[in-house]
Amino acid sequence: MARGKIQIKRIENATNRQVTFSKRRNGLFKKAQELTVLCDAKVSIIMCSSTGKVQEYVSSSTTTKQLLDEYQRRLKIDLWSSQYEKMQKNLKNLKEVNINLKKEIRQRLGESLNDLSLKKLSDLEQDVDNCLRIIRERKVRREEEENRKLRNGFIINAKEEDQHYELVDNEGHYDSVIRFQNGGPGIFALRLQPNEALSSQWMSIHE
Amino acid sequence: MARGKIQIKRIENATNRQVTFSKRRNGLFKKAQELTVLCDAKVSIIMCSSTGKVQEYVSSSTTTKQLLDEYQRRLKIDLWSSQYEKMQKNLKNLKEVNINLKKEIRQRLGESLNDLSLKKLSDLEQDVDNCLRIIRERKVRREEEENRKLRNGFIINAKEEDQHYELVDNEGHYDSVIRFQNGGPGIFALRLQPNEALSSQWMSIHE
DNA sequence: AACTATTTATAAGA
DNA sequence: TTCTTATAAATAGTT
Repeated sequence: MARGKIQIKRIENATNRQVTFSKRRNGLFKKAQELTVLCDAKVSIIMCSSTGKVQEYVSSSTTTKQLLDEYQRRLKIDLWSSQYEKMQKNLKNLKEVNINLKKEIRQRLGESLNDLSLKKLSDLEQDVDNCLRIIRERKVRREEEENRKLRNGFIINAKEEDQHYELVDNEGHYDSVIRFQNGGPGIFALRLQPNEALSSQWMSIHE
Repeated sequence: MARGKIQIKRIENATNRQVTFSKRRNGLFKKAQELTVLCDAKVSIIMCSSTGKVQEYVSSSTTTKQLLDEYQRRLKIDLWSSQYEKMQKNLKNLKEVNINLKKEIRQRLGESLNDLSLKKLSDLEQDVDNCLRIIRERKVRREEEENRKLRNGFIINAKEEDQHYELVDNEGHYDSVIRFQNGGPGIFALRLQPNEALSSQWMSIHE
């Protein structure tokens, strides 16, 4: 526009391009500001330069978020519905996992046994019997330890004594019970096909 | 400007304001387009006029949504988090409940017993012992029933036989184990303080 | 919507 | 980056 007309096409020289970007960005923002004041309008400009930097302008009477909200409301569109749907799926998944976990617990408590076949009931009995033995062994071992310590005159906080305190080793991922979702009570899923985390726990008990 | 300089302040005459808006909006979009091409940039302009109309420009190489996504990614902000905060809280809650349910199951399986005190270990033993007895009784009863039916020459589908088939009576609400969240292994929460749903299940077993 | 006098934006150079 | 300045482009007021 000055000192010679230019073609509107990509400026190949990177330095020139950067300089022109800087100048024209300022020009654009100034025009936006004038439009805002003169015409009582609300304007949001967001730009990413080829170098990846982000710049924005927004009329002082509003915020980018407010204006984008209004934009979506007026056009009756929802730019973020896909993200929302992903979250909802996740939520639904977790709820299902939750239901199945509760069901498993109830069955282990001796409740909700009506919809188990005789075979499954029998398996459950054996499994719980096994667990009882493991817990009993562990209790006996713990009692022996406690007695030994008392004899030795030591009193040690039970928590400090045990280096395995961190037992929750994942952040709530539900892979370990994902197989529940394919139906069926699936009572022994955790036991019969322990995942890595569980099997390492399991091994440590029998070491 | 031309034919006289103007002050940058709101144009009071509505017609003039509308005309100026129209002209300058075109000018702004043209400038944005030139910037896009000359500097290989991506630009999004969204504006609401005082009359409530929405207008937008976006560089042809992208879409408004794409550019807004990039904008948020680069600035590490999330303009819509407040909308989704409730969902995210819900999600976080469910994950916690999930972790606690899994923990309870593991302990009932005889795993992750290290952070239980001797007292709790002892309680767990008794509880599982109880459950085992309940399950065993139920199994025996079921076996007797099956035998009786066989003697009577009936073969009845186990599922049709039982009207209590619907055992999952809530949609994954987590009230029933909410007490886990106040810390502690809380192993016997479901047993010692059964909620309405659970206690009705419980009663039906002893009826 | 078209015109045009003038202001404003800016390309190239320093 | 900033300043300078010749020139292109935008546009205010008019028709």
